[in-house]
Amino acid sequence: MASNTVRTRFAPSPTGYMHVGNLRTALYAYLKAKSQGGTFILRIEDTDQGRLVEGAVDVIYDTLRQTGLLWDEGPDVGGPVGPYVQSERMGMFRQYAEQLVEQGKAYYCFCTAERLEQLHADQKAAGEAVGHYDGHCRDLPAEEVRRLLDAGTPYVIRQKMPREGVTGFDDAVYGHIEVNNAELEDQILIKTDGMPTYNFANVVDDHLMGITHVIRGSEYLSSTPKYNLLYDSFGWEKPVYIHCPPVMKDAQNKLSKRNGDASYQDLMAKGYLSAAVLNYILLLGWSPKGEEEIFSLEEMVKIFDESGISKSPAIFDPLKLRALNAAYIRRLSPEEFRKMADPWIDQAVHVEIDRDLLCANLQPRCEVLGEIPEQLDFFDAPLPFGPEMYANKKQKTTPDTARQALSALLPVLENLPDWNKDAIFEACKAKAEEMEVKNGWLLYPLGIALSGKQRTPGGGTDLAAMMGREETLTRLRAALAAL
RNA sequence: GGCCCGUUGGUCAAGCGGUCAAGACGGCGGCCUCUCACGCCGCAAACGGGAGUUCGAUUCUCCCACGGGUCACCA
Repeated sequence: MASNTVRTRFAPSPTGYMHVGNLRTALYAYLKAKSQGGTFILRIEDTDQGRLVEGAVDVIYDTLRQTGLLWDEGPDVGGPVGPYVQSERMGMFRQYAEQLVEQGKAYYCFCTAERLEQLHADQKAAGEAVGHYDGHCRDLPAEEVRRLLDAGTPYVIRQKMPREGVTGFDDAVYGHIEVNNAELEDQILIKTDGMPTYNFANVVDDHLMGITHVIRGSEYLSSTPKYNLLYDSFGWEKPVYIHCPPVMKDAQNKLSKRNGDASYQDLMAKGYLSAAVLNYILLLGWSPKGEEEIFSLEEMVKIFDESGISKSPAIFDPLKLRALNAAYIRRLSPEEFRKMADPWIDQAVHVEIDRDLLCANLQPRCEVLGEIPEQLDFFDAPLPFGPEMYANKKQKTTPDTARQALSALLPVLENLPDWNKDAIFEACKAKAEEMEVKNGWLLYPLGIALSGKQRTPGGGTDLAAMMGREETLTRLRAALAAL
């Protein structure tokens, strides 16, 4: 049973940020493992020294931790098949390549860069497709190979691809895929510097780490036959492949940092909720069986099934993300919301107000935490405004009616014994009934008088309750004087 | 260009030979209401094109168009 346990891995290269497509791959790999009671492994592919970015590994750790995609084995927590950082595994590949050479499945190639360039130039001149290595060293006599090796000639080790036939495999998402072996190049396994190429290291690492399900982007679809030929050459059991369609910015372009597209970090900085982002990403290219679409990570684990993964590219829709984020915010308990909103409120409000009441009004009014400050710009100091702001046809108010309304309201508020939301509203409502006017006619001007804005997080009486008696009366009198 | 993959409303998508072709976001309209929101109700909106197979195609086959991917001593 233990030998059948699902093992998946997320193998990012530390580029300094985590884009949405990457995170989705991590999510699916995590869900696949967890839904089967399996193991989720983190492997850092840092062999591209030229692209090393300071702190990039921490971005990966932080993102995964924040989203709850905790790994069972990885660089920091260790595990039975380490090391989990690829640069620390570099020494173990040559022997595997040499084993292949002995079996006749790979060969030493001594072709120089110049010859390869010339080859490509010739192919181009002949109008042929450029690219494929011509197999010049494929069948070099053993003694010739020996001689060159002894002479210290630089070389690479190339995989000997079959020249005929087809290689096929079954992808869990895309179904059966076949390619003609003639399309396959004798790809390099070990580079001149003795290091393995990504493709080779990947296969060996995945096997050594016992990966049973490889979950990755569809860009690897066409190179998968090469991987499988390698597995077959070694006599290793092939993993199940689950290729995912790309996440697009629009119909033509993939989401990418290059285009300045949103990364997980960017979204967090804007005030999106981690759980909402993860939930949105889940739905980007995967669909649940039922109608429900809001899921916690625990629920995702229960319902995830790779058969729900779509084959076609999905365009990242910021609007849908927003809506989902808003739904998450609304589901927060008042305490949770207060905790998350406080830092954002601090950015705009430096005076004492009733924050619990504010939050009660704010919670249904923000879709992203980042838009909180702009809604609260009138608390620290009154915003200047002209009398025309009072005009509203729906409320049937004008600067003139506003003066009447505010004049009527002032004594009511001045003489109110208890200063709280309900007391204020009831008193105002009673006044409206007494005057035989609509609540809106009387109270719409109040909100404007207190804030200087037509749209505020809460009605006039709510703002009054938040600001307190003194500030309310001060602003009300000032507004009246200005009319 | 060769090869591989894809194509249902604006977007995410369900569908897996017979449906009035789900649902969500967005849009529009209404209700509620001390603003704006939330919430609730309703409306508009789709099978890329052409041949087949079949009693019957969104579903199966082929061709075309469009889109994406891939063809490195990068990962």
